[in-house]
Amino acid sequence: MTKKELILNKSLELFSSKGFESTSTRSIADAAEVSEGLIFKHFKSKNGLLSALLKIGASKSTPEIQKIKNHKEPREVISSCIKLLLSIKKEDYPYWRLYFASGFEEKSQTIGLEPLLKKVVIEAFKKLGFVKTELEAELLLNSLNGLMIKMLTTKNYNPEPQVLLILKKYRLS
Amino acid sequence: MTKKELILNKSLELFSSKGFESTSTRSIADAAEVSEGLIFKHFKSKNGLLSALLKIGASKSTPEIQKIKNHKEPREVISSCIKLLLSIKKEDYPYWRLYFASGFEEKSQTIGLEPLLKKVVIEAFKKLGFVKTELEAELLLNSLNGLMIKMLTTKNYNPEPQVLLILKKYRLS
DNA sequence: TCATATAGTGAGTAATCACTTACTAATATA
DNA sequence: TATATTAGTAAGTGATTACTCACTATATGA
Repeated sequence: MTKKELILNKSLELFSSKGFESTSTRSIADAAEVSEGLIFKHFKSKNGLLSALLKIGASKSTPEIQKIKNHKEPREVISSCIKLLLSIKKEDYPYWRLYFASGFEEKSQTIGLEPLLKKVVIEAFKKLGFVKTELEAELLLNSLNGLMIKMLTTKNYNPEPQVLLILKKYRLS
Repeated sequence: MTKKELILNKSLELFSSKGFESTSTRSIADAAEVSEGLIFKHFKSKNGLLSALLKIGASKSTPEIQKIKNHKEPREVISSCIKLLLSIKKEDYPYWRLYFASGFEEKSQTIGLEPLLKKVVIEAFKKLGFVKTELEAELLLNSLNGLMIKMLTTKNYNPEPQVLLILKKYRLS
């Protein structure tokens, strides 16, 4: 593992557990056993490091999102959106925590899964003949966001029962 | 308004909008037009100030929660839990933002509305003859948490359509 | 009236913050 | 081999941090 990767790994861990603001570049350097200056050589600023982490995380989730968009059947689209929560690996939780936390800072209009899935979910509900498609999409994504936050913040939480229950509510199981 | 109240008001505003860690006691003192020392006279520490704010906020929501618990009819309990989101005043949003944000820091096992409503919701689902009551309660509260976060972070968001839709899903309207 | 407590301030404190600089070591490329 | 770029560090920088201290003004109560 290169020193750059060490910085990325340790900072993700620290940002995700203690929060961005409460993590000092000094503590990152200590954890990664690297000089503090190297952080700024590679990432220019503390915010630059955060951006790099979010970018890496986003690129990890992109293929899974793309698979959802490729489904022809609207029922499969909804179903795979819900099952998406099961496909998230434990090792990627820190990234998702960071992603959700950064969406909690004011400005952001959309939050959590909404910017990733809203369009495709609306389309699916439309094909299924739902009336208020936007409202229905929002309800589903709010619910999934709530479950996401629960599983990201609770130790040893198993989201499967909730996922199965949601699938049942939408008659997809 | 006393200077103590000024500190409480301005710090709630700042903590809720910029976050606890990114708000300095210096900036609070400036906003409240008060000496920085006075903050520590009244609240001992920055964390003490945060605790005071959360306590005040909790005391504001207690009567509304109590009303829910007093309902005899289980359908009314569920219904009033959902409608709780409509009863939250705009002026109290900053407190709720603070409350939800503080629940996002690691340790906390339960999050958002769960510690406030879980027991009473489980009880209501039990009376209604639901089978997996704990699972059903968790689903509802996760969904409400998702909606809460959406309404707390989105400017000029009207939660009423979502609340009505959820009521409809549970056949309570 | 006098003592005591509380409200309030302004000028500090040491520690920590993100970031820079001047430098060396290693590596790639022509 | 010579040159240039990159990786890496140690020791700083000024600014900001939460918090303290010595002090004054005001109010309260015996």
